[in-house]
Amino acid sequence: MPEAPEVETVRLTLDPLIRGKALGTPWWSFLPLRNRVPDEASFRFLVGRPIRGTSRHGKVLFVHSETGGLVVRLGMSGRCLVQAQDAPLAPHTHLRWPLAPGETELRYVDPRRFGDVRPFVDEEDRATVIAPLGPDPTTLDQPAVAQAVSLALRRTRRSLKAALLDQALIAGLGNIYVCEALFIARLSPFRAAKGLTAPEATRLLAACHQVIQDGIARRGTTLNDYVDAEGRQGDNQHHLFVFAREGDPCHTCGTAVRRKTQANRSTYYCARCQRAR
DNA sequence: CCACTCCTGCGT
DNA sequence: ACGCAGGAGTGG
Repeated sequence: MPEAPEVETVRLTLDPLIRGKALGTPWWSFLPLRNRVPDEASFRFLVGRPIRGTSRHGKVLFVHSETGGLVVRLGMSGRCLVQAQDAPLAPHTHLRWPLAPGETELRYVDPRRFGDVRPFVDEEDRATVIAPLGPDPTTLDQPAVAQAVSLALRRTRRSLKAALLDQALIAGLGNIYVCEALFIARLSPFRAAKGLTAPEATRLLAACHQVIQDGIARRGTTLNDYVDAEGRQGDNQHHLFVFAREGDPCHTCGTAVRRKTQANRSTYYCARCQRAR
């Protein structure tokens, strides 16, 4: 579900609802998340401490306490919600943190359990989460960042699609926004990254920046069940060029959008606007 | 580079 | 019943 624009929208809506509130004792479902639900003791140092704010890198959301905080990865189907403590529980609610003062709580809901919530103890710990990740796509408007990514991109033997999905190269793009960026840059998803010219790479990274910024401005893409921290849907699904539009006419040339399986995932593209060479 | 895995739910 | 789903990791 969530790529950088969805996670950023969750963060923007979550922040004012939790900032300054104290985390209560967590309740959890005991079902394993991606890395097992941590034992209660690992969360205990956060209990009673106020939340200072939130941050994000790529698809990873951080909730900051006085020292340390929470690392939240939404996986495919994770939701981070703030709701009244007496509001009905959605199926697959795995974590609940009462927030004081007030009657609300922070809830983590994740049917597929590909996501993860765990504590980080200090900035050094948090840095280990970010270290393996490339720059956030919102920073691609800085020439030095774009230049560094461009060089790395043109060094890999993989397809453009696979390269852009690699969080070590750029952190935050997923299947939707990669397909969209490649369409905007008029580049084939199947082309080898290595074969890109410098101007093509520049064009592509500008497109990546654009789709992410537009996605944030439109509060994310709700195809099935993505919602922000207040339960509101996004808007960007009405502005997609190719993703989930198999058989529909390309907005540029009218050719039917195609879907092909690439590395076990769907790639949507316009075969006319995005020539392989 | 691909295939396959973790899970549940939904549309055909 | 089957294929597919916005992620990420592993192993061949």
